[in-house]
Amino acid sequence: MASTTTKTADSSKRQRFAPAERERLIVDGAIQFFAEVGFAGQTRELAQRLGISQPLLYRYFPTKQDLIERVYDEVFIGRWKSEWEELIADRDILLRDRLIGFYDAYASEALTYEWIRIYMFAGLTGEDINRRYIELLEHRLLIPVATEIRAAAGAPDPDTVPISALEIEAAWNIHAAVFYYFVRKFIYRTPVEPDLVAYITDTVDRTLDGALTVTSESVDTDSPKAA
Amino acid sequence: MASTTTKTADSSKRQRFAPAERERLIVDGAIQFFAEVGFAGQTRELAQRLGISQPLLYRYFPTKQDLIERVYDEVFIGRWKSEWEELIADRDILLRDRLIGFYDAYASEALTYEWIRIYMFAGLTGEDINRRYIELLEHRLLIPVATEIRAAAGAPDPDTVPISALEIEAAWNIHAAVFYYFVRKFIYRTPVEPDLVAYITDTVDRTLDGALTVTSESVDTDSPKAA
DNA sequence: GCATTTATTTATCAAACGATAAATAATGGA
DNA sequence: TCCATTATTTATCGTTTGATAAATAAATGC
Repeated sequence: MASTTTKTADSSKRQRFAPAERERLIVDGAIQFFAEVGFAGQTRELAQRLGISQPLLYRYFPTKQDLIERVYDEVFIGRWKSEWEELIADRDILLRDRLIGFYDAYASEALTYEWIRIYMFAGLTGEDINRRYIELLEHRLLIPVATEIRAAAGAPDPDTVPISALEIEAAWNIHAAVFYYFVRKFIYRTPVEPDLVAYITDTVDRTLDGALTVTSESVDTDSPKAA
Repeated sequence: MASTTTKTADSSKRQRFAPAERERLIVDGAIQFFAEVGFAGQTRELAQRLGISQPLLYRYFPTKQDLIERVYDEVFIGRWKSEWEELIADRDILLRDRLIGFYDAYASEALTYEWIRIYMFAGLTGEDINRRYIELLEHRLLIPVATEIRAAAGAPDPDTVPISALEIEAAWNIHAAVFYYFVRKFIYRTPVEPDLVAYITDTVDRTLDGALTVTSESVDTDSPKAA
């Protein structure tokens, strides 16, 4: 009613923040925004959601691409906890329980709505973040998991017989099952088992079973099965 | 050198097709194009790849959205073969071999580069195609697979004890493992096991194992385990 | 061969969009 | 209380982009 010009959300007075604070607000808003609509989302719409003018974004980030890369950093860097690696390797705990514990933590701290969707958007647009993340995952999670499966199956140490591609695939299967749950939840938005802990418990039980079998059969040196 | 105007690819003479043929060319080109760059891809670039002018697209499709929906239809409708359902239910064949046979066919005929990427793009942009496809999948694949797992585990018929959510999740795990292989291949573009048949065989062996266990344990009526 | 039809192109519009420059107002210091 | 600083907004530019209208040329019928 008051005006026909392209207005942004200016409720009463102009709000003024310290640069660090404003930057935080912008980055957090950008994470949610791009996770929702993808990186083709418009800066004007992002600004509107933040309740600021569109040019203000350019005061903090020279280009849209710079903002996007900042979003990548925020979401993918620093969410990996090194304590998870310690948990995976802790043989005082039953392997099954270590995996359940890890995926509980990983799911709640890493595999959020924003994470899954930004990760998928990045993959589709050809960013190399995914490849870099997968490399991290292989070294810090999948190979350690395969190593522990070896130990649990009573098979030779990786120093003697190196971890095979097949064994890494078995570790991938566990991971894929958890990951796909969140793809269904946050990307397809299809109903999923509401009890996440129960889901992870069942999933680990199912997939670990097969991984142990495949490891014993492919690596075993002293109990060869039928030809 | 010859001209500075915005030219499309006009190699020598103007090529004239029958409407049906041209439409086919456009749709096929659009599938590849959108699979590659996403639905934010520009009509001008699509036209250039097709070697036609951009307005010609609008002769065949009133809006870009109409073209996109046509792409959905082409990719997702009609790729499901009812013979697959017959294969899954054929108890003359070992369940393991049925699953391997099905996923070999499904992977080569459905889970192509275009399929996976368009499916993911559609999911991220909030289309309901994914939900509809998942519904189809549950009724035509996952519930039948869960039923066959029941039979293979010697557990009661679904008519007596209905298929539980847990059992469907177990079928999902098999599916997720295959699906995730293609996500890694076509979305993350990370190296994957080159021998697809070997991969599917191993995957089915691993995941079916756990599914059988979970089914026996959760459904068994005459051999209750410890409390 | 000539005329009619129509598949296709050139030219162009209007809105959307990333980015910039100049104007404005909130804050802190003396 | 006034001034300098700067966070923020308004106004605007140049491209890009989906879409339309008019012009052109390849096929078809007689």
